Amino acid sequence: MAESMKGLHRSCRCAEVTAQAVGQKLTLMGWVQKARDKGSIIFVDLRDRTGIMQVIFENGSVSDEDFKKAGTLRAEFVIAVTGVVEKRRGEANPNLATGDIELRAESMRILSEAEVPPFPIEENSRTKDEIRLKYRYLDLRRPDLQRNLMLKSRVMMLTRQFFAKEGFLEIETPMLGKTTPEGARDYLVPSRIHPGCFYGLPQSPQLYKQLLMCSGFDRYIQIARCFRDEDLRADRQPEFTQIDMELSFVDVDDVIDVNERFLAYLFKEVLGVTVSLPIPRITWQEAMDRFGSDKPDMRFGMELCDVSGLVKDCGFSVFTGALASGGTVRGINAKGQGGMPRKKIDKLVEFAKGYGAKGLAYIAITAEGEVKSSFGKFMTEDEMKALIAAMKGEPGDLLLFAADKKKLVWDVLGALRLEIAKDMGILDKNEFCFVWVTEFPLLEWSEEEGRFTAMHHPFTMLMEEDLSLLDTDPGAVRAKAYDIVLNGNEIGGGSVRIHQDDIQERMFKELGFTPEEAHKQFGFLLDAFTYGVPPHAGLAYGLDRLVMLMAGCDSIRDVIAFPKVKDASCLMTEAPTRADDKQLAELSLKIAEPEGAEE
RNA sequence: GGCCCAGUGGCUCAGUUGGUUAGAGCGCCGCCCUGUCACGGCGGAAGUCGAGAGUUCGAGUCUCUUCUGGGUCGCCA
Repeated sequence: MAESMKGLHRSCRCAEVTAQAVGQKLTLMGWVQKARDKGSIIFVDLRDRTGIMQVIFENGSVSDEDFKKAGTLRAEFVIAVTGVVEKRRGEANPNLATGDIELRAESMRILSEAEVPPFPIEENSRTKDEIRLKYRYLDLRRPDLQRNLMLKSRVMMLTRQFFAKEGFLEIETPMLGKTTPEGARDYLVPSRIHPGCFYGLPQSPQLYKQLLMCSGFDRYIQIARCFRDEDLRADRQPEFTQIDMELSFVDVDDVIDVNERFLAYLFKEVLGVTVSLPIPRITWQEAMDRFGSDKPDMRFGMELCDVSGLVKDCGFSVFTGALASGGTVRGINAKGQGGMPRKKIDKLVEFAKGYGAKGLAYIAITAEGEVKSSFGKFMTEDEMKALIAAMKGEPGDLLLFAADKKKLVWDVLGALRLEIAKDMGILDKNEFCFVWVTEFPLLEWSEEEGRFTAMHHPFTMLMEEDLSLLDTDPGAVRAKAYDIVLNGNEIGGGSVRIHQDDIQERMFKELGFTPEEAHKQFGFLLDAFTYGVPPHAGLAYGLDRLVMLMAGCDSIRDVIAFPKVKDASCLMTEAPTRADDKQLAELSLKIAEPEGAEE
């Protein structure tokens, strides 16, 4: 039977009580973590978001009626206890922050009884995600998730604090906006008042924040919710949060400067970790050449090595064939993995094939210096020696080679490098390795669309010195775009924007937009720019991803209170659901049943 | 859309080459216990082996289909 809390006032949270409070009368409220009934003495672990406080019920200090009630307590009951803080008479519990004190109950009310939970409410739960997410409100009671969300809250608070001090204004932008065909798929919201018309939920506040620069707000920040209707991943949810910012009268270095200081501040305040400044910068080209990735994990080496020149005349047709068709041959040296069993190497080959490689060539050097290779018979001994030397191969090393088009070789070896590092267990979550990746290509050739698309977005400024390349070699034009990368994760990215209309026109032309199309889609922005626009640049962090890394989690779901599962549905609310006929009629919508659907 | 992994009492798992009545730990229920805190003791309940079909004398185990969850490629300006 649930009792009222009338007349009671919670004194503080459970683990906020310290030894200083010994002798004080307090009222604590929370959930029963565990009740240990010893017959004439009952110990109850009382839990809230700060932790646990032991409450002791003993004949004499509590009424017979309340003692009897204490005997009925079960896990997750919500209770209020009034009593006196005491030094523990028995052993202290070193596992609890409050382990040397306890609350001697004088009275107790059961505020809410509870069913037995479907899974244990405890740290490091190994319960399947499926069950955890169905009962997310219970999952969120677990200390690790509570810590994650408290950490996220603190990150958001410090972010606002830091940027406010730097002169940024927080300004909200609309959720109901204009749908844009470029980029990710939009979530659409039907308009009731305009039958057949739809709003698009923002993929990011990009255009609005540029308009705010136009309006003179010179430094803007927003902790903004964003939506992308694309497939999910461990670090991708359809609905996520950005720390979004834009600055006027700045160039690349200005954006990088304030953000480096922000990251250093954040990591110091939240984790006590010192980020040494400046954060290293490498160009996109260098990142790809050395790490095969535009978000390199710099916690370890195993860098890519171009051996094209060495093998161009060798007898191994896989290598020479790739080179003949304009490709490249590159390798990585997995130090100390030369003893890897054949089966495991085969798995790596399969792994590489998952990235489109036709195969993977290897040289394994045993600890004794014996060379085993998948292609040894196609090469002379001297050629092998030269190849091993170029790869700095030593006894005990495993050399892996991919031969194909450049992009594919980067992808394969970049992924392989990470996979092997994971397998070797050399990735330390408590090491935080930041790097700026700069000078991204402006354009990317899309096979699917048969045209260039913007790698970042159509408003990204190019590097002035590459302007002339736009006519001769558009793919080689570099952008004033930058990503901030942490331990192999892109945690943020941004660019300097185009503010000159002639360059913007040129850009649209390159992207295959007619002036009419450009105006139809982005007319409001282009118009705005005709009334005096400051040079501006910005950046946006993926807040959830950043917090995930700070919390040491492997999934973004662990830092989002109510996440979606792989197919973008919610196991708890069962969203999305079908709209009823009345709603559809109001919106002038009709559903075309998908093929094979049953009514 | 493709590929990979998992699904066995409430939870986490074991289950051999296809072979009797499917087990364990935790949890749960009842009784006992005045210093427990991974409390302890005694007793007890709890299973459509995700679902469907097939092979077989016989399927948790083999085959196919399907559902659910996870990872990943494509996709994510």
